[in-house]
Amino acid sequence: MKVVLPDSSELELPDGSTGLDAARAIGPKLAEQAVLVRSNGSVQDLRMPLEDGQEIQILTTRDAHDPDALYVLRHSTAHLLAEAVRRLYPGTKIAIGPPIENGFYYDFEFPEPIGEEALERIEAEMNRELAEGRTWNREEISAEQARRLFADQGEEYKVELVETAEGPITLYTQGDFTDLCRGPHLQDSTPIKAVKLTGLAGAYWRGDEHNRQLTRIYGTAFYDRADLDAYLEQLEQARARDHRRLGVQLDLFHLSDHAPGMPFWHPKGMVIWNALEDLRRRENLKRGYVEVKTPLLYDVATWVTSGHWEKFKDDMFLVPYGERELGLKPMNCPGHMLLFGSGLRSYRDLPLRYAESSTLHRNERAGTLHGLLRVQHVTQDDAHMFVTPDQIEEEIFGCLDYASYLYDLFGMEARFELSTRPDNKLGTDEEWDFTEGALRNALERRGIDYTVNEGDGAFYGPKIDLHMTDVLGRSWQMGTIQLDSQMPARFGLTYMGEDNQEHTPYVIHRALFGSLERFIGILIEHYAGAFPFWLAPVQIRVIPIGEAHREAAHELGEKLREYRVEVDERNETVGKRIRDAELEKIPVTILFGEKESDEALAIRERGGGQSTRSLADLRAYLATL
RNA sequence: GCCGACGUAGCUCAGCUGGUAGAGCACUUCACUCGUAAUGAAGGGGUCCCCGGUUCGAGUCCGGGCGUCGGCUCCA
Repeated sequence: MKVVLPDSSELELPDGSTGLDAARAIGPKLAEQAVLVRSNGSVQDLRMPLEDGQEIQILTTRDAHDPDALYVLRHSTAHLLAEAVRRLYPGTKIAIGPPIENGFYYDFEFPEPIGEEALERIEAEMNRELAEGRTWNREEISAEQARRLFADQGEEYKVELVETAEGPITLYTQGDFTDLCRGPHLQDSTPIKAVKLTGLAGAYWRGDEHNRQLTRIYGTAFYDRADLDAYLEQLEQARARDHRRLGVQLDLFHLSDHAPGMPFWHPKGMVIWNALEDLRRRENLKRGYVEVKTPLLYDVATWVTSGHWEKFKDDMFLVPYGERELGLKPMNCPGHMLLFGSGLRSYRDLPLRYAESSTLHRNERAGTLHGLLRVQHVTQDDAHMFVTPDQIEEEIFGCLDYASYLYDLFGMEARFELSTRPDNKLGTDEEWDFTEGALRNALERRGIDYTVNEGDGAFYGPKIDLHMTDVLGRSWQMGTIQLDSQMPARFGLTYMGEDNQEHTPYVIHRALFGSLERFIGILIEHYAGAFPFWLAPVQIRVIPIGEAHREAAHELGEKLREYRVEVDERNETVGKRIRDAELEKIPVTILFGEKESDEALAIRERGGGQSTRSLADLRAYLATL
């Protein structure tokens, strides 16, 4: 047989040869360093036979930064972790241990709970295994053999995996530790040069909170110790631009025990907030939305009608009201439904686009809050479009284009996800076929790349979500566009059609920033606090060189009043005041001393760029920022 | 809600095996009036998250609560 190498040359091999055989045929050094076979984008264990004509690439320890090469290294390291845990904590049951982005984890059921101090001990044991050296052996056995093997060991999770597995069962063994695993794995442990256990967490078996909670140990591994150091350094730098840290440093907002998950916005944070509000208002006006305001509190009957009571009652804030209680709104939909239903509507009124940037409250489960990215006081840039069936597509297009406009404005690239019918959906499958189809169609006709999240839709309809990633790599839902055929019917909404018959409108729920709080959180991280000129809380700082220049500096400030200008006349050295302006990430600093006049201003830009400009030139320049 | 950890001055953090608190930055005052990332000196500032317990004595140990952080789950 023959295989094709990356340079298109062909290699003759005996039938049934493996990737490792191919490596040996090329050279002993390659065979020694080989870690993985990559073939047409998928990876294959070195021990697996190749096929005639297969295109192969042999990855080695020199591909230390290749994602696939790292993947196999980390997968093997996860097995070392399991081996170490089983030795140190007899009676521990092992579940699953896959590589993930930036590392790996392994889930265990420990006989006794362990704390974080255990990680050091386990890591030491892994390093001992590495010093000793481990070699992986791969074997295929029948499902029945595998079931018996793991049942004998009391490994109930492995038994369950075998029982639900498809195809032949493969085992990988290193030392005295055998694991059920598809692979691929390293030949042996010598390429693993750096291991670090990074965290401990609870995680439900098979991701279902009704199942037993296991203990998950996270770790990472590299082909080179320097890569681990670089990774840790990178994490440190990411933390430096964490919105929670920058929010305090830049005096934008703070969070307090007095109101958990409900940010206090400081004057500088409000500048950004209001800039987003102005943007929203301006664009909504252009795009035919009308602004409305609906109540914050509603009787329970309203929430029962909307369907939220059944699903989210425990997550709502309730306020006593005589003998009854009122629910503080966690979303605007019912208010907009009631508003629509308050009068007679004709097809001529549609599409009707109600916009409201409103304060919402959600009593989130403990342990779910996260800085600005998950709050209890949420402000959505919400809108509901009431449409006829044949207006749906055009309206969805409008939302998608609007969203693209906004995200482009900030240079942010959101990922689109289509979420489909959940288990606890309202309505029939036929209705969902229609609404899901409409969203899918709109995405495809706009040529937007998207992924599908099966079962992740809202209970009343499917949705297109825009997702962004925070500095620590966590994905957050930002904007959302949802198509609803349920709630209008539940509220008995109708419009009079051309045919003089009553029809139920469809509703598109849409928030494009998503939540203002979250959007600003992501913005802070996106810009690392260095906001573009138009968003910067302080746009210009004037620094008088000496006492004698203070008055002139203030006069200059007055002349630039159309901008957010401050004069820093503190009794500090010029160097100190420049440093502070940099730390506050102010885009433009103007120094004013003996040499300066309106004809010649000393401009310093954030980051250090210097220039001399007249006041008129400066204005012209600022207009380009 | 669950697993693990943390909570000390405005911020970042130190405080060993229990003996009622410290640093840097920030702030205030004074001197200096300064040319592109930290001038010097002095001073003020703390219910050590809250409640309870153990103890002669608790920031430190134990229990409960609240909050925050890393995850899991959830997210209208």
